[in-house]
Amino acid sequence: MMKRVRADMDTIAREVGVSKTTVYRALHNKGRIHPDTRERILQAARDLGYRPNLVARSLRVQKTSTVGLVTVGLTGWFYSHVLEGVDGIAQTNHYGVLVACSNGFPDREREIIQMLLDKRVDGLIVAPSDPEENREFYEELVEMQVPLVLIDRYIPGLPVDFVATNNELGGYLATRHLLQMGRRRLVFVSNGSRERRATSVVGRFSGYERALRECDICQTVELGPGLPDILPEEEYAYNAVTHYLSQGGQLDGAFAVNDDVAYGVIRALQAHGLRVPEDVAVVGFDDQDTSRFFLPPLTTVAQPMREIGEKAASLLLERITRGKSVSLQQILLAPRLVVRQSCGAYGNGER
Amino acid sequence: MMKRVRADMDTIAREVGVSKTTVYRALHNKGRIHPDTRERILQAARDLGYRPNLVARSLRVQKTSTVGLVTVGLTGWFYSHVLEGVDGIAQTNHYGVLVACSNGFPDREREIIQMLLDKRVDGLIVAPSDPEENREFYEELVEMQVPLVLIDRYIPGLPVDFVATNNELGGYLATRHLLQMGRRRLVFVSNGSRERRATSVVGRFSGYERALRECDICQTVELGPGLPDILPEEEYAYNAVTHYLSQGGQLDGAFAVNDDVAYGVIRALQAHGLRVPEDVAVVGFDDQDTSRFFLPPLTTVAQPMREIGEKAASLLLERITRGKSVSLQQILLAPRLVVRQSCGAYGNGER
DNA sequence: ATGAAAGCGCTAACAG
DNA sequence: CTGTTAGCGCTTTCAT
Repeated sequence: MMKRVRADMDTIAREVGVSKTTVYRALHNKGRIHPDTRERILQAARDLGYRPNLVARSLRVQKTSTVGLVTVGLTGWFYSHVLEGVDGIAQTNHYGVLVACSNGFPDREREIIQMLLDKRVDGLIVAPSDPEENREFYEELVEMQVPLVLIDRYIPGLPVDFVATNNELGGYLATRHLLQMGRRRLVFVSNGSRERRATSVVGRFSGYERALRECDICQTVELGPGLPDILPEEEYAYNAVTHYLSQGGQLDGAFAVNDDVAYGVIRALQAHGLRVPEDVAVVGFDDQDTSRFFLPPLTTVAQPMREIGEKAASLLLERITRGKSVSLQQILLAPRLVVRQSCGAYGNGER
Repeated sequence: MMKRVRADMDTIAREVGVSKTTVYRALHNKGRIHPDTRERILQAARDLGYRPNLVARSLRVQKTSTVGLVTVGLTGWFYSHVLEGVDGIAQTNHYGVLVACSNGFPDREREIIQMLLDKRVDGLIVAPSDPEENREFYEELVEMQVPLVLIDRYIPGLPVDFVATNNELGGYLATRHLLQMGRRRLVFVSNGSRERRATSVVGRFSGYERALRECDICQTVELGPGLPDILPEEEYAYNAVTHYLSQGGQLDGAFAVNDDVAYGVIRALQAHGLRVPEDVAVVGFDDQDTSRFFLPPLTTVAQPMREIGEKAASLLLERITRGKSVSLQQILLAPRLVVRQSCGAYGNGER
């Protein structure tokens, strides 16, 4: 083992008896260089186990080939898939991905981003934990021209790249389907108050409202707000529905803001002796892996998660390399209604 | 906006009329420095919007305060939780986490690690895709004293830090429970052939065998091997069980290598008119979120995923700072049998 | 076709 | 208490 200590370009240069510049040229196959010297240098590099020091390079060229990804959490179905999408694009472009999660705390989010910026990431992909809390902070980032693309949730009015599912449309499709199945007393079941503010959730609710309006139903019912917030979403939803029923609340259909919430809704309904879908039809959002194995299999709205990650990453890289020359992009990808049995529709073939 | 271009220490020095070193001292509160100069410097730093350039610092101190995490995938229940654990520890220690996944390809895994090393991460946490394919590569890493901790799966015989669930024990607990419920014709349902080689899976199988041996049952049955491999695990398991049953195979209990596989097993069983747990008891592994809402609620083995991530990260940081002085650690965390209804046990209270 | 030299922004040893 | 100087390992301009 002679490569005890990592060799650098200088070592190679000395070894071969040329200058550092020549080594550089050989390694990068740039400029004119004698084939023989080139070969000798490459050979020496191999022998010495040379590996480029990317942080030195980064310092010199003022570019790290690294992007930052900050989300509100990583354990969920949605963000983990987004991450894989980002990772895929990053890898094929020889970028690294620095990941960190804010756990939904706006100040933590700022700290993380500051840290990533100090590490001189070339750009950022972030799912902001709150639409307002950090508004000034983000305004400053765009002001400073930091390449930035928001995903899933946005900061209203901020002129910044953004990619997400068309949540309004998703909410509309889900609700319209419920209406088409003849349901008329529909409720929207949301999640904890912090999450409730996210534009993704707000969008789903708007879609729900629009569908109802089309049927001349003006009264909307939302279950969730006001309840203690600290529980897992499933539990929270269970409580919200249980509470509603115990107050004598009526319903024949429910649109849950996501699949976890839908599970809780169904469980609460069943605990009260209501059958799904016979008595109450339920639609979720996300199409988590297990939703199709649920009993009843859950009708839900699928998001192109991986694609969101990929699009966000591609867009960011474009922004990094081409700067302001590429125009502002706010991309909404189409959701897809996946009809199963929890909504009372049978046998359309999709499992 | 006067901070068009990021100010560096030199700028501050010139601004205040001191040397760069003094600026350094003020910023880091090191050495003796006049309170007034200190204040003036700090003020200037604030005014100029100074932010340290961590890549310059990294180059100088030969330390990036960044670790690499490479897994076989990020979308699964297990790894996403591990990642959150790693992220947590990293954040509190002001480390960054560069994440990348190999998607189970050994050569991709090597490339990723090489890239991370070139970026000069201070250490690596990796879930190796295969126990043998990259053996030499990993041997070289330990030889070169790269701080490294393996998680979930290991390379047999490699003297390297490691943290995982005690999978053998998990398999044993699951199987013993099945036996205690009076089942005697047990099968082990594994997953695709690539995954099947992983030491985590091998461990679970050993545990299954040990429990059977204790009951003087020597014949073990494994479902899965030989089938086409490209499907999602749930589907794969469905096929494996269906195939077995169609051949006249008998069983009254099944230990599935993970929860997704268990879902497939149950679905296949039910499709053949067998009831779970009355006719066949089923135990899974992982305790995914949705397993408790399954019908029947799935008995399974829970892993301390987040803790694995945290332990791995702590261990790595220790290794990074203290080097060889801390002795080799191979940590196996205890799994926990979560008894629900798919195994035929009722009402022990755990949901 | 090759080399010398400067410098990215920071830290740290050594002087004063 | 403060300043000078020398790099970390690479890229790049300008000479030769």
